[in-house]
Amino acid sequence: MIQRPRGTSDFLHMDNPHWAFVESSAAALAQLYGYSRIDTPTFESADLFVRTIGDSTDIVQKEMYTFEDKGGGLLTLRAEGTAPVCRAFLEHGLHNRSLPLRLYYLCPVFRYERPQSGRYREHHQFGVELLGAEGPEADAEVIALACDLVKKLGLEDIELFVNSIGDPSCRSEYLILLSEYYQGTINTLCNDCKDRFTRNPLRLLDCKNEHCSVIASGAPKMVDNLCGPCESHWQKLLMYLNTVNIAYDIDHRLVRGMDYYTRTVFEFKPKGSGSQGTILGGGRYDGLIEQLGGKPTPGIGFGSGLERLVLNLEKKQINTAGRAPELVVVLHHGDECVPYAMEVINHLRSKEIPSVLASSGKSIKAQMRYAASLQAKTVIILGEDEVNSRCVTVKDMLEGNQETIKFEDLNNYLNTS
RNA sequence: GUGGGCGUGGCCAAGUGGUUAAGGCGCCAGGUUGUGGCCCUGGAGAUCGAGGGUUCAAAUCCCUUCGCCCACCCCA
Repeated sequence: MIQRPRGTSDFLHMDNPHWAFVESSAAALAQLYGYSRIDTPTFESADLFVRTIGDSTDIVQKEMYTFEDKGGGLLTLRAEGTAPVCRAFLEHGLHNRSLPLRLYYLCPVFRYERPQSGRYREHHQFGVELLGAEGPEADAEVIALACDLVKKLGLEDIELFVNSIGDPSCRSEYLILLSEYYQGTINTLCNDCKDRFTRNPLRLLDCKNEHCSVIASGAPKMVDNLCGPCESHWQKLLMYLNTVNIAYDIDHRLVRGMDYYTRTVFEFKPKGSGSQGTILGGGRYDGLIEQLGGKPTPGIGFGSGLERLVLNLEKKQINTAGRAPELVVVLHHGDECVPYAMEVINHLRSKEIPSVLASSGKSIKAQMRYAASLQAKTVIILGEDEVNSRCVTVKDMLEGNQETIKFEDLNNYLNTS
């Protein structure tokens, strides 16, 4: 038997109401904040991701779904949400519209990893991007949106961590400091960190290895070494967060996985969750648009994993089930009643009443059971008598009573019951 | 990529060498001649993940393989 590829899922929405709830909540919230939806292609030029995410990152090193198409071009399944939006921004000349521009997306993201709880090869992200806004109030807006999402979903005990990783100029000075700090201890570090030391020293900070953690927590802090503009941006952001009553923890070791981030980075994690816990993460990326060939344009945004949000809803047993549509099921007695049944059901649908026709060849009893299994509130029964008199027998499944009325009186019955 | 756990009908699950592989849920049918939910009765559905080996005999022991889950790495 052919099975679905590892790390993918078949979403049976009838069995999991959380998904639709999360999607619609996210979209509604984005719209409330003035964001409009963008859908980018499922695959892009491999180059787009390689150049923006950074070739020393794990995503580029080993997690991308890259393939050659028949034209010989290298394509990659969307590995991340921000770069494609920025590419589209440039491709459609959106920088010529009035800025800032607010965009949101809901789309699948693909990474070749070993699946585990909260981690899949195909997962889905809700994300927002605020392009062309430089001030720290933009950072605060995006974080506030994220915060509202968590609240709207009813998730509790979610912590917000923030940090600043400066801009290229002050960061390069900081990295020198960091290297000096680590100089004497390199040999005691884990193998990954030895590698990080030469390839991407900033990543030394978020090593989870016990020994490395101790060393990392004593390292000089980026926020103590910001340049003037970055420092001012950082302080204002913290002030704005305070004024809108958003609680946060400063995490000096928060650095994030993509190379394009500048200044603000942030993550939302459930309390006590493991390393797969992050439900939302993002940051500022002021150099990204320029790097893609546009004129310097600041940007900030976040991505949030729908699967992880749903996982947390399930864990907390939060009930998100909306009211199921009240189905009307039309039963019929024998094939000769089918045409009339079809007439009735077409009428129901024309009145926007959700309805299904029970299958022919089954006893009324079986059709009744089927209706009950669909949790129909109303059942319409049609037999020879009803056909001949152009009547319908309407049964209230909750009360258990029924009456036979004229077909043309059906609207009134349904409106008043 | 590394480490651990697990694979028995659609789902849950007993069974740890010996005749036709329990049970529950669900499904189908009957008990009601045109009527559900409760109850009763009956039925369908499993080459015990796959392949090989040991044995008179394997779901059960051994090997291989595939798949799922969990953890590490990293990320949403």
